[in-house]
Amino acid sequence: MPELPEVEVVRAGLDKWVKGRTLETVTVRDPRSVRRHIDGVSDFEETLRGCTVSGVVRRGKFLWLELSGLEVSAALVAHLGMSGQLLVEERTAPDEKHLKVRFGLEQRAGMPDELRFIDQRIFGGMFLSPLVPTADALPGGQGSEHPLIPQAASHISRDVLDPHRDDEQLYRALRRRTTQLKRALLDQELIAGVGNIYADEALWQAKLSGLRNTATIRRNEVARLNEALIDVMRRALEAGGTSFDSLYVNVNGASGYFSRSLNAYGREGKACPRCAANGLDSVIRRDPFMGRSSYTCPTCQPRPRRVR
DNA sequence: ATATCTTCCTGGGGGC
DNA sequence: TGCCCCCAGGAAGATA
Repeated sequence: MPELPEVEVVRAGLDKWVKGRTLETVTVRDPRSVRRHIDGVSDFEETLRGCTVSGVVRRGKFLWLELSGLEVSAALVAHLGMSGQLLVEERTAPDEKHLKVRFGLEQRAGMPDELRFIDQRIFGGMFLSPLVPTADALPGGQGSEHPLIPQAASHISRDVLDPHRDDEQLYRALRRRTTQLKRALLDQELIAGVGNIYADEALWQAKLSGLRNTATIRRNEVARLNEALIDVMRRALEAGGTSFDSLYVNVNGASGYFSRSLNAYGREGKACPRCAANGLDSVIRRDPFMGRSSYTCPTCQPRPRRVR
């Protein structure tokens, strides 16, 4: 499930293999994968044909290709949803079962000539979105390496690894809301890039229960949480980053590396590693959460006395 | 206005 | 063996 680190691995791969190249052909194999493109499948194909990819940018889980050669300024947004992949391959490679969109790339020595969007569950998609100024560009251009952002991603906040963000901002964002801490972490408008897996991991690392009320969270707790978020994302990125040089970027492979080092997520019934190291006997539990699951250690992530 | 619920999808796995 | 149902997940849109 691609969260920030997995999407960053994809971004880096596209930056290496696709940036600077022209999209010579565009073929949509499943219209559902471009349903967010409001002008329809034909417009998607025709508008993009002949464009050159001038940059590859990410914020949170949103990824977009900056383009030259368009009449109206827009970016090609890709969201991987939960099963999306972007692969760079030879045009002659057999079609993947869930191949949705293919982009024939201008020939270049030693580089594969096709970009493919593959998506089993179709929660993801690709579409053109007009570029608008970021609402949070900093004065003096600082932090405005990408002062324009696709409209479709303009509502989300700076992401966990954005250098122009700090724990004070996170504290204020959390305090503005009255909701459970984990819900807030998953809200891309408060902090971008966190999904269910890394939310559980960061909360575990910070020794915080996701049931805590954001309205009563303390500064030092938010500082701990922010540090944990950054650390978890960085470690996942390092684990997935090994595939930067491979000929294609495999999202599932990228997240797979890190799954070996998860401490809480998916570990129901297994010992809490921190408690075990401290000679305590505590077991990770799974609880229903918004129609899915939360994994926590009941000992080192104490539940608030009163849960809203 | 804010907070939460529902919907979009498919395939793997459990239960019968 | 096979069928059915549930579940996983992100985020837009609907609803409270």
